[in-house]
Order: sequence, then C-alpha cells, then structure tokens
Amino acid sequence: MDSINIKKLAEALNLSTSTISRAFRDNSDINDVTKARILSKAKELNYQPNHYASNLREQKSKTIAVIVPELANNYFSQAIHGIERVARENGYHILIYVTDDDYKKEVNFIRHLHNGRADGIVMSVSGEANDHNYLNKFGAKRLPLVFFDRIYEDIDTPRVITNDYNSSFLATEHLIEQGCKRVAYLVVNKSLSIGKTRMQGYIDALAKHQVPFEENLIVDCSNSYEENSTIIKNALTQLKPDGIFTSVERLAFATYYACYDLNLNIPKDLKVISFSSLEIAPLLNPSLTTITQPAAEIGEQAAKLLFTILDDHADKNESNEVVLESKIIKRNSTKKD
Amino acid sequence: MDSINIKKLAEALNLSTSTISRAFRDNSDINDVTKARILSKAKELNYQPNHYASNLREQKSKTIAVIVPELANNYFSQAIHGIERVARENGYHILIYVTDDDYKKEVNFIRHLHNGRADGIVMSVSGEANDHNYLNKFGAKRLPLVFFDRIYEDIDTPRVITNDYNSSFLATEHLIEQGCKRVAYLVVNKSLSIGKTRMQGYIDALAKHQVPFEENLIVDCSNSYEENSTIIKNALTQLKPDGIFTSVERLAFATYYACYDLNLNIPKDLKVISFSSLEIAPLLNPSLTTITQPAAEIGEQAAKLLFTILDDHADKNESNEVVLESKIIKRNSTKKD
DNA sequence: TTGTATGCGTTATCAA
DNA sequence: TTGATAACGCATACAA
Repeated sequence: MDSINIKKLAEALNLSTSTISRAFRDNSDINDVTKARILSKAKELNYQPNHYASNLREQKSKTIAVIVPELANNYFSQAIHGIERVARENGYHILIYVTDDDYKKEVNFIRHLHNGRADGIVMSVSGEANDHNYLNKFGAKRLPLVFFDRIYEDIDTPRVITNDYNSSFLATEHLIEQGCKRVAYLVVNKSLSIGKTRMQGYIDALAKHQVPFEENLIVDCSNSYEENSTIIKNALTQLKPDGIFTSVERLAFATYYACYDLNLNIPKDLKVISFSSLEIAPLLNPSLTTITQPAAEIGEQAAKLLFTILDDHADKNESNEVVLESKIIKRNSTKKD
Repeated sequence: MDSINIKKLAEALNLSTSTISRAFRDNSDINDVTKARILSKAKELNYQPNHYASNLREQKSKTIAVIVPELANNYFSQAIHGIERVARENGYHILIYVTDDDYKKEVNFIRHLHNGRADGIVMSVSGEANDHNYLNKFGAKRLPLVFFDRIYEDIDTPRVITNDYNSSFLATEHLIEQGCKRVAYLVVNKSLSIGKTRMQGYIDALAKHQVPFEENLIVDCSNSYEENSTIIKNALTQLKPDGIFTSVERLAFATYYACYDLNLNIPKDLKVISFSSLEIAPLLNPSLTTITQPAAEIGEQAAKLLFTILDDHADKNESNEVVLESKIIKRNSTKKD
C-alpha cells in the first residue's frame, strides 16, 4: 500500500515529522509560512494524521459511545440526533450501540468500551436490568458515563431526566378529569426506575381523586409485538378499563391496534394517553394525547454534561442531575364525548 | 493513572507480552493452560487489549461508518438498525454521521474518515449533491463504500437499492385507477437520482394511461418544515390536484397537515400515496397507502455487501448491485369513494 | 510453546 | 522556529 503518512509528507517537504505534526496541532509554535506550506501539501497528497496513532499517543479517542435500548423509536432517534449535533460541535464522533433491551448486550457493550475505544458513554439503560452493579466493578477506571431518561438510580453518575413523576401524575389526572373511572397503566418493566416513577405518579393521582387502586390494572407488557397484542386485548376485554396510560409509545400503538380489532372506539369507549415524542401524533386516528419529552434537548444536555466531565477531568462521580420538563399535549384520544 | 496494559499483565503472570498477546488472538499457538490462566487473570484485572494500539498495529479499525441524511425518519432508523445488527455479528462497531442533507457535511465526513478511523462506509447520500466527483479524488485509496437507497449514479461502487422506478409507476397507476385525474408528484430534489427515478415512473405511468403530463404538477419541496407547508398549501389550492404521490414520507405528513388546515378530505378530495417505512401507517387518519421499502433488510444487505469487500480485499470497485422489492400497501388514503 | 526485538504513525520532550 | 528521539500499547517475525 502506498498510503501517505507523516514521514512521507515530511520527506516530500524536506521537513521533520515533528514540524509536520505541529502544523496539525493548534498549540505548538510554528512558522506560519511553513504551516501553510505543510497544510497545502497535505491537502494535495490527501494526508490526514492517522487517528489511531494520534489517539494511542494521546490516550484519548475523541469518540463517545451512545447506548440505547431501541432505535425505531422517535424518542431515541431524536435524542441521538441531539447527541450527534453536540458531539460534532466538540469535534467528537459517536458510536452507536443498540441493546434491544437485552441486559447482557448492555453489559457486553460497556465492558468492551473500556478498551480505549471511547472516552465516555451516554446511555439509556436496558429494560431488563436486574443486577447493574457491574458498573461499579470498574471502580475508578470506569469511563465517564451520563445517563439519560432511563437510569439506574443506585449508580452515582450524572443524568438527564424529565419530570416523570409529575407528568405521570398529571396524565392520570387528565384521564380522570375526562371522566375515566378505571384507568389502566401499561408498562414494560415496572421494576425499572422509569416504569416505577411513572407508576407512582399514576398511583398518587388515583389516590388524590379517590379512585380506588387496583393492582391488576397495572399491565406488565413485554418487548414482543405479538405478546403485547395478546396481553392488551386480554386486558381490554377482561379488565374493561375506560382509560389507558402508557409508559412508552409503542404500547399506545399496540393499544390502537387492539381497539381497531376489538371494535372499541377511542376516545368514546377508551381514552388513551402516552409518553411519546412522535412528531405525527396529531395525524393518528384519533390524534394521540401525548406526554412529549424534549427528546433532542435531552440528548444535547446529556452530551454537554459528558463534555463538561471530559474537559474538567473533575467531578466524575458527582451526581449532577439535569431535569427537563415534559409537556402534556391534549388531543382527541382523551376527548370527552 | 494506574491503568492496566499488556506489560503489567505480563509481569503479574510472569510471562512475556507476546504470550499475553497470543492469548487474545485466535490463531497463534499457545498452551491451553497458559491461555486460560491469562484470560482469567485478565478478567480479574479488567484487562482488554487497547483498541487503538491493536488497530495501529494491524492497520484496521473493525469499525464502519454509516452516513445518512436524517435520523428522525423511520426508514433510516430501521436501516441503521439492520446495519448495526450485521456489523455486530461481524465484530464491527458503527459510527453514525448525519448530514442533515447538507452536502458540505457529507464531503467533510467522508474526507475525515480516510484517516484510518473506519475500514469502510455505508452511505445514503445527501439531497444536495451537485458535484460528487469528490469521491473519485481518493483514487485507489478510497475506502470501500456501499451506497444504499440514495445513490450517485456516476460513482462506481456497490449499492443496495429498491425497484424505485417500478414502484413509482405502480403507485401512480394506483392513483389513476382510483379515479385521480390530476396527480401531483412531491419531491425534495428532483435532480437527485432517487427523485429522478421515481419521477420517471410517475411520468411513464401517466403516459400509459393517457393522462396529460403537466410540468407544474411536479412540486419541488425543501428541507424546511415551514417552507414545505407553504409550498404544499399553495400547490393544493392553485393546482387543485386530486392525487398526490410523495417521494419521501415527511412530504406525506406535510400533505396531511395541509389538508387538515385547508379542510380537504383525504381520500375524498385528495388521494395520497407515499414512499414510507412507517410502521404505524395503518394508524393514521386516514390510514396511509404506502410504498414500503424493506428498510432493515436494505441495511443488512448493504452491510453484508461491505463485509464481502472487506473480507476479500477484492472487487472493491465492482459495481455490484442488489435490488430489493418494495411493496405497495393499499390503505384508506387512496380509497375510492 | 514461549520470549526477544522491532515497528505501526504519531506527539511530547528536549536540544539545537 | 525546527529537528532528533523516545514512547504510547500491541502484534508479529524470528529466535530459543
């Protein structure tokens, strides 16, 4: 391979490699004319400092890893886009890892990332987490880590979240105000922090309005499309709820499909509200009332938080918490007759 | 920093670094017992071969770059997911770059990737491409590149596409069969290959059915949400089409919003069909007739194509073309009264 | 089967 | 302002 490197460029210009190197770093002293000459020749020969050599030398990768549970979800696409934008501005690249809500994959990704490939991690955790103490095993050598949205409460690391409890409370209250007497809560993993927090908001709102809480109105769903279809149809026919509050958007979609199949009318027979960042929620039939999280902003904030840690080399474990506001947008799926 | 490396691990085990190294490569000769001892100790000390050192040494990164125009699009999310899956199976990691349909960003990304950071590129090109000859400037040193969906026809590199011409022909024909007399074609950049191919299908279908072709029924839209809203509303009121065929899903959404605003009924006043991989197309109001591309599969095929090139070190420039089938799924947005 | 020595391409230190 | 040199962590050719 006749590939270009710093040495060949140096020869071509009759300079030393150190001078070449300086032309590409901002700090070092170098004659402006020399620098211009080098950069011009570099462009001509298509030379760029080898990323791996630089990073081996500098012991950092200028790369952050983003770990998400799923990709075909408007919330995560938007969040990643936000992260990407901020990363780019800071001269960083992003690696993407999708866990498909598989805890083992998550552990695997994280472990492998500790080989220098990334300088830091932005993660929304998988839904299956039982023992996430694995994160503590790295001790002081753990990569800087920022959680967003789905977090492990017992891991002490910066995080960007939304006011989930409050939103859930208001969402449930909204259903009650619209006349619902039996509100079901659909959740994927109720033991996971985010499912738990949202559930608490639900429970407390019921209590406030003296609506009796029924354990079986909390419907634990799965990650499988088919299973959810069955679970939800059963719930609708057997529990006969008149309101549904979903913790993730795909459960709202599944509910819509179920209602179509069962010939139930939304919002007449059943009102639906869901966490969702779907931009076309107004186009659904009926338009979906959502708790909309500022997804892109959450991603941006998470990335920024990570960069403050990376820049400072400080406060790595300080439990810095950014809380953003979600908004309830009322549409036809919760309309009173 | 007390970070672990091959040398320390070697010392801890009273072995040489080469033996350690061998324990982590599959090929080399090494005593099974020694290997087990090393791997066990490595796990204990949380040692992993440094990615940058290995890759500097081996001159490859086990990383591929994925460049897409946008992320908040069901098609691309699904495609990326497919790419990610295949990459993972092959032990590769993926870097994500979003061009936001900005040609300059695309050029920039590609250029910077030629510093060893990635071994190959999977790309769907930006919508602004005027001069994409920049890709040829790399000559033999150009990274292996696979296009998917949005391609540059004059760049000779493997590609995964769908039967766009045919789908467009059928889509247009479908509208005509449903009774449309004035079918408009909404496109973002009609000079871009994909917009062009799809437009040709549209034109030929009109011809076949002796529907006169009107230049101004081809509506050139932009990347801005607001601009499109205006453009489409103007088109609807001034051109009075009774059928709309959209080349990308967000134009279909924009059309829906415009119809809501203008109090036009879909499908009574206007029938709509669109390229879209939206999984919840059945939930829209009205449910959207789509030309659905096998997005995840396209991603998978593109990644596989790239890996065959990477494995073989051969046929780098062979114009290998994989064509997958899109499917027209008829729903209510094109329903006859 | 294991160890020694060298170089991958770069940058930082030091000397000129 | 520039150049020589060592080191980053690892993998391989070769020797033992």
